[in-house]
Amino acid sequence: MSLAFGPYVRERREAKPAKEFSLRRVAGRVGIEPSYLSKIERGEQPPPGEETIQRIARELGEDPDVLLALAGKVSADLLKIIRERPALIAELLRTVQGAPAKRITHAVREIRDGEW
Amino acid sequence: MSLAFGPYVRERREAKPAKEFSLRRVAGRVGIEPSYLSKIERGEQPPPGEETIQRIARELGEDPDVLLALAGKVSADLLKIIRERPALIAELLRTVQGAPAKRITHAVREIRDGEW
DNA sequence: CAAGATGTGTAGTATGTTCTACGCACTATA
DNA sequence: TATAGTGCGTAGAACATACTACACATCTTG
Repeated sequence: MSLAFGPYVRERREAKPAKEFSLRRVAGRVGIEPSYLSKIERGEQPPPGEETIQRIARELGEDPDVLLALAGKVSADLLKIIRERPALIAELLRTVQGAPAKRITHAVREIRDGEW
Repeated sequence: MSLAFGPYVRERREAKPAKEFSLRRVAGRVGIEPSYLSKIERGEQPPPGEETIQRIARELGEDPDVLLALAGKVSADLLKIIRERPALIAELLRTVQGAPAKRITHAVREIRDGEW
């Protein structure tokens, strides 16, 4: 797990202007200790909690869902959607597993356009 | 959280033949201590881990996804499906949120029938 | 009425998660 | 060449999760 979260964050951070995106500055804006961020980026420490990942994503302009996935997690709001209709959504997800992205995108459009 | 998991399990268990579904017997077959199951059913203790919930579901003939939802959890295999394509599936789930069940069921059929 | 079965109370443990605090050596800057 | 900034190392804390072990009073059954 977390095979890539840390290094990915590091790479994304270092791709930004060094001055404003030093490890210390980013840690400061995210609200965690620099040593903690350092360990996370090097994979010495497992990824942080969801809230912290969300703030990192915002700071680096990354997709929170993707970052959470790299951390082996799933956003709490998605979990809630599943828990509200477990049987139905579970079936949907298991059906969607392995289906080509095109078909899923199409289904999304259909569900959205059908309701208003 | 777990507003109903414990009491629900108790009710389901007590709806079964008492002899074979005493708290001790069920706990035994599930592989946990009776006192632990007792506390869980009375809501004194939060719901157990996913593995244990799965075994309880199997034992009582309940839908694991529903039981997990009552416990405030989501099955690990569903989480994996999301993590494999986070952006796409996240969009699907957020679109599906609030949509009528009929439309979702229809989408499921379409995705399944479209591929083979 | 003895023997076993029932549910429960109390106490404690092992492990994981999510961080903080502080100091150090190196490097770039002024 | 002081000064400030950089990333990293070490230590540990606070809290949550997921349980086990055992004893006890009551209740049923043979």
